[in-house]
Parts: sequence; C-alpha cells; structure tokens
Amino acid sequence: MQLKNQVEWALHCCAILAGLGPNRYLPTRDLAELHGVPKEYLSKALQALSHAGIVDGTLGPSGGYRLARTAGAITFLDIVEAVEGKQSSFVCTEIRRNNPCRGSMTPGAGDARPCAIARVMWAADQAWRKSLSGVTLAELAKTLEKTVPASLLKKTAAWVEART
Amino acid sequence: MQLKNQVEWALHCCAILAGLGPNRYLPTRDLAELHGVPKEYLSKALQALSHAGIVDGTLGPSGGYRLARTAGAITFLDIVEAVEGKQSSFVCTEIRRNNPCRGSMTPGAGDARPCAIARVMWAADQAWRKSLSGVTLAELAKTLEKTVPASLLKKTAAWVEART
DNA sequence: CTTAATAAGGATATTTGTTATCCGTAATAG
DNA sequence: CTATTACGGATAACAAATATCCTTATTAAG
Repeated sequence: MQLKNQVEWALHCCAILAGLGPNRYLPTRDLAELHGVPKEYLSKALQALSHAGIVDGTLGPSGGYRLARTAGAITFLDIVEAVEGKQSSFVCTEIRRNNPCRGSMTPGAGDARPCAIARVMWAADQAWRKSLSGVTLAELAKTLEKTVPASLLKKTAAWVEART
Repeated sequence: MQLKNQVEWALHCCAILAGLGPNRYLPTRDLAELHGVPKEYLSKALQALSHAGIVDGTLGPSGGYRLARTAGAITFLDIVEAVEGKQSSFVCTEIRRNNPCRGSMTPGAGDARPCAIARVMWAADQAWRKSLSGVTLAELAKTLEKTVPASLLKKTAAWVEART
C-alpha cells in the first residue's frame, strides 16, 4: 500500500505555488524542471489539482498555474485527495456474507450495521485524514522558512520569480 | 491507494481463530470455505501471519492454525502490518534535491532534517497506525457479540468447532 | 509402518494499476 | 498571425496485486 508518486509531486508543486506573487502563474515546464520530474506526467497531477479547485490554470504565453485559494485555506488532505481520490484505503467486500452458516437467512439479515472489522479500519482511515487536514500550505511555508537554509529559499524564490 | 484484499481476509480469519477452544487448530481449507475466498491464495496471508508470530500452524491431519497469543494481545495493527508490511504509505523520494538552485551546494547540505512535506505525511501515517493499534481482537470479539445475531454466532461457532 | 492430511514455500501465470509518453485541440498573450 | 500554454484522449511500458499449481517436509491416525 503506497501513495502514488504524484502525491509527492503535487505537494511540492503546491508549496512552490504558495510562494508566488499575486496574479502570477508558473507553467508546468518550470515546475517539472524545479523538481526533476517528467513534465507530461506531472501535468496529469496538476490537472487533478485543477479539477479539484485547488489550483487554476491559464492558457497562452505567460500562462501556467497558481493557487485557487489562499495558502491558509488549502490543507494537505485537499491535495492528497485531489490526486489519490477520496475512497478509503480499506475496501470491505462483505466476505461475512459468504459464511455458509447464514444458510437460509434472508439476504442482508444481520447486516444492519456495517461489518465491525470494516468500521475499525475506516476509523483509522479517518484518523489519517484528520491528521492531513490539520496542516495547511501556510503552515508548511512557515516550517520551510525555519528549516531550509535562507540562501536556498532566496535563490529558489528568485528562480521562480524570473519565470512567472 | 488501497490495502490488499488479504488484509481483509487476515482480519476475518483472526477473528475466527480468536473464538477457537484451547489447543484447537483450524486448517486453511475451512477458513477459506467460511469466507468464500480461494484457499491457495488465502494460504499466503496465513503464512504471513505465521511469519509475524501472530498465528502458529501445525502440520498433519487435525493440523491448521491457531492464535499464537491471547486475543487481547493482538491488535489490528499487528495483523495489518504482517500482511501489508511496515513501510509508510508515503515514500519520500527527496525531489527537493533536484532543485537546480542548490547548484554548488555540497550534496546533502540543508538536508539535516527530513523533508518537511514528508514529515507531515509520516505523522498522518503514524496517526493511522496508532488508531489501528488501539483495537485488539478481544475488543473486536466483544463488538461482534453485541452486533451479530446470536443465532449466527452460535451456528458459526458450532461449524468451526466441528472442524477443529 | 503406511497413509492421508496439513503447512510451507517456490514458480509461474493473469489481471489490474501505476507510470509515462505522445499527440491533437482550444485558448491566450504579444 | 504566431508561439506558448493548459487540457484531455490514446496508448505503451512497467510494476504490483491476485491467483493457481506443484513439490517438500512434517505429523496424526490407522
């Protein structure tokens, strides 16, 4: 069980977009170069973000992507779900219904509540999502300022700025 | 991102094994029939549980599997990790190192701390695991007694008993 | 001692999902 | 008008999950 690599790419791209000046757009090509990932495939992840309303894209020269909301209003969960989907990591296939001892029970009888095993797994999934929803891009930016060398932050900001 | 179906199978099998009498063994064939899943493939999941020390298997006629510890000492996390592995769902490929602005930085400089994005993702993974580690097979059994019709519980127990 | 039943595990398909590339279309700034 | 871009469809390459088959060693029961 492993998240797609596009989740990692999408998060890093959003972190960069969060540092953009107002009304500036950064194109896929530069996001791909900055992170050393294939442009065409990264494009799919950015389209997913766009479809989810997290970024918006604009066409033509000087086009590209920017955040669709303020960095404080975008959580890790928003981004992860945009790329990975909202379905729980645990899928209950109701194998309890295969129990031969149910025999003559009318189908569905005793299934008033979801499978107890599934409920535990789903609760864990919810805990995961709650944790992800507790961190915004704004908070990530703050952490980066504290932990990434100032020189690198400055250089990167300039590199990006020159391409918007 | 989806857990393997063997996770679901393993959890259901452990729930059944938790109801076994002392020194009784239930073979793969019956666990497969009870859940309506292919015996040969289920066998792989049971082997994973065995390798993790959650169940132990014994050979020969009247052989099969039983829990290796009391139901109260086995958590959902134990079972999930036995089948799915202990690796985090998020794998950091360190794409921050591909930033061309790092240019002449000595390799590894500024990487004293793990990637901030990875740390958030790993914290969520930990929250998921913590949730799973909070429920034991004993607690599951209690829930089942409350939510599954008594008649079905009784029939199933008899079905299993007859095969140990 | 013999026989049947079992876990264990290797080898190998089959199917599905991820990863990636390629190309065509429409929109947009200069 | 032209170059640049997002968008989206089609498809190929690769990896992982799913499943089956077969051999071996061990054990209980007759």
